[in-house]
Amino acid sequence: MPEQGGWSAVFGILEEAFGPQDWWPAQSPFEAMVGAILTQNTAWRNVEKAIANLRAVDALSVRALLALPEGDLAELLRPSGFYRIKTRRLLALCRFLETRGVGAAPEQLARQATLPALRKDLLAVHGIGAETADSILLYALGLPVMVVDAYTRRIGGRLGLLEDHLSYGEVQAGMEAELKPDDVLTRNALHALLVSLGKDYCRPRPRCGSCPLHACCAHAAGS
DNA sequence: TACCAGGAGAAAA
DNA sequence: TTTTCTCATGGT
Repeated sequence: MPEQGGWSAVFGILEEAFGPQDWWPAQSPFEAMVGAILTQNTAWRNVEKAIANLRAVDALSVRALLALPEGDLAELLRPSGFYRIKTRRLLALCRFLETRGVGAAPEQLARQATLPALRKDLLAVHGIGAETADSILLYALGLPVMVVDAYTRRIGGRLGLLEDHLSYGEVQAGMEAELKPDDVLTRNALHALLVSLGKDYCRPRPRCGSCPLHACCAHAAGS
């Protein structure tokens, strides 16, 4: 795998293997924000259960969540794990959106400031770190930010594109350098494709045999 | 039974 | 400043 253009090559191979992607598994921008918090160190299938619980009580809105007793909200979030922590983090996000005057239409947040300013504001919210902030910016607000997650690191490491010690910002900058500045769709699709690969093949116990990247993967070559 | 999952914040060193 | 610990359910 060449150093220059490595992620571009990966994108091409994965898109051919998995087809075009345009996703975050959510029915609204606010649901995408909720999912970004609930999926912290958690498998998505467990997040889906918690979101289904919220939907069942019609609580997928800022005001509905803020109106719920904290204990009730925690019980609804229980299937996603870390539920007491995530309750506090979700409420912190809701209070932030209310403070910004976009509680009724969280997607309007994107119109309030530049992308760097929005990112800084999100990072100041309790429970929102770099990955969660970038997931919200890309998937809920449709802004051009590359999300770096555990899948990205694992796949990049096995392909020889990433070294272990790189910080979140360093990994992100390296990927951004290969992307057009305002290309939201490619950032969305690349991350979605990496998630697909990570779930199906590039796992902690990898299934290299039929992996689309088998031919150019250093890990597969050494196994 | 043990490991792992789309992190982040707090505490300890 | 950096490293380690804690949070927790559910699937493989």
